[in-house]
Amino acid sequence: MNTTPQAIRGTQDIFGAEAEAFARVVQTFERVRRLYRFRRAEMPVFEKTAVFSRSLGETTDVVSKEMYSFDDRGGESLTLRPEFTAGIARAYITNGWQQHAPLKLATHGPLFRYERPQKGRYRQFHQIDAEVIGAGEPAADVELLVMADHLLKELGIADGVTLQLNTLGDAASRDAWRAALVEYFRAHAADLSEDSQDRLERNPLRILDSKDPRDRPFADAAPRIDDYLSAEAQDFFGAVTQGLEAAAVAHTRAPALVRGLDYYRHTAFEFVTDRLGAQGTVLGGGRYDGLMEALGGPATPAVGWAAGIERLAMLVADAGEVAEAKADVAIIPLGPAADTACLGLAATLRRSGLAVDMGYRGNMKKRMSRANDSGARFALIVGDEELAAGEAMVKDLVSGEQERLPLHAIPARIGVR
RNA sequence: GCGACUGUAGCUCAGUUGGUUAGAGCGCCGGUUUGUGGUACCGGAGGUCGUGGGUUCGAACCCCAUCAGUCGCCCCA
Repeated sequence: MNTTPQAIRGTQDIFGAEAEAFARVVQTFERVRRLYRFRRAEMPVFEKTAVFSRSLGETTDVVSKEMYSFDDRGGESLTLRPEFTAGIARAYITNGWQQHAPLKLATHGPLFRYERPQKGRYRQFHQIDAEVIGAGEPAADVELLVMADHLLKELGIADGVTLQLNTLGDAASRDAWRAALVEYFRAHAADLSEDSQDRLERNPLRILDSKDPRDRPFADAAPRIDDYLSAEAQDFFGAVTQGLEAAAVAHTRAPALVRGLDYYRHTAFEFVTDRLGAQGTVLGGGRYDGLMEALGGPATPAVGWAAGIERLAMLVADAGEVAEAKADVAIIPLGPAADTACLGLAATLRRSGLAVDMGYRGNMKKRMSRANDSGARFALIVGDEELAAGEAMVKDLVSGEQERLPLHAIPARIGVR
């Protein structure tokens, strides 16, 4: 009869080395984002449901089934943000950020989706996110892609990750291609999987990345976007790939890489790893020139990407154990007088930049053992004798050697500059 | 929403065809060492076997339900 409430399904408690890997991802993102001069933004974690339902188009069961929505006390429907982009777009419009365009923004934090959890996929999860708003130039796409590539390399997880790149063309190209796909798949509908027959009506582009072996031959032989690209769309995509080559960012063409929503245009991309099972996408994004209008704002071109921190952290941890930092020094006071005096010693050493462990309780044996576990190179033992002499016993925990030193001589001994 | 697999100590797991006091390793606590860790040896605490029901003389083990986890499908903004 355990009465402790359980954690919500799909949420997680992160601690220790895992939390360090998580923090490493965020810190690295913050560092890299500054190199590319992306400005920091913070948005609320919940919005009126319309912010997301309008941006997602009401169509799919994404809106109906996969958002965390609830009514507040005034009866208004609110939703925990399932993505960053819609909230950023809302903020851009309602705060008049047009004046900053083109605006390069970066953010990170928790997101919520009402989904069945599986590997690297949670109901509360966390993403890093970068967007360029108000820029229709391919240079914006290139800058984002180069930054993403840079980030993965800085994290040390670029091995086994490939950048899959595609274009969806402009609105006219996209519509023509879509019509050709529907016509093609309709002709083979009888041979497609049940899921894909269903997709034919709801979301035909998705047949292209179906996992069902019955669909693969038809998906692989389906009409390619390339045959429907306008000259402008071709030029745009050409500028993106040339930019990537100039920046030495490797990429492969992925003609089946699509986005379901209509406001996506031109560039679509995913960085995919072969190490996370079915959830191989590690960072994904694209250009969404039609989104602002869907939210009732002025036509505003934009492009961005997001990446799951948990997935990146898993790869970071696998790549090379992000250990918790060791202490530099462990202080071991013996006796009430030393307890107090050592609080001062610890403060002094910490203010000089050393990581200091000092336990709250325990006999000497226990404290020595803790000192050892802390990874500290030195233990400072201060008993009544040392205290009276204004000294401490400095023990090197690696060699086992120890010597008594005046307190003022200790920083120099243990490597403080 | 669907499917498969899995729930035994803080952690990783064992537990023989259902049989009486449920085990190991690691960790934790204590001792050998009343001011000296990391090694070694000795000892100890810790589990209503996820939960509820059923079958049985008897259930960790078999059956049903339920909850949770893992992986996958659908979906993927």
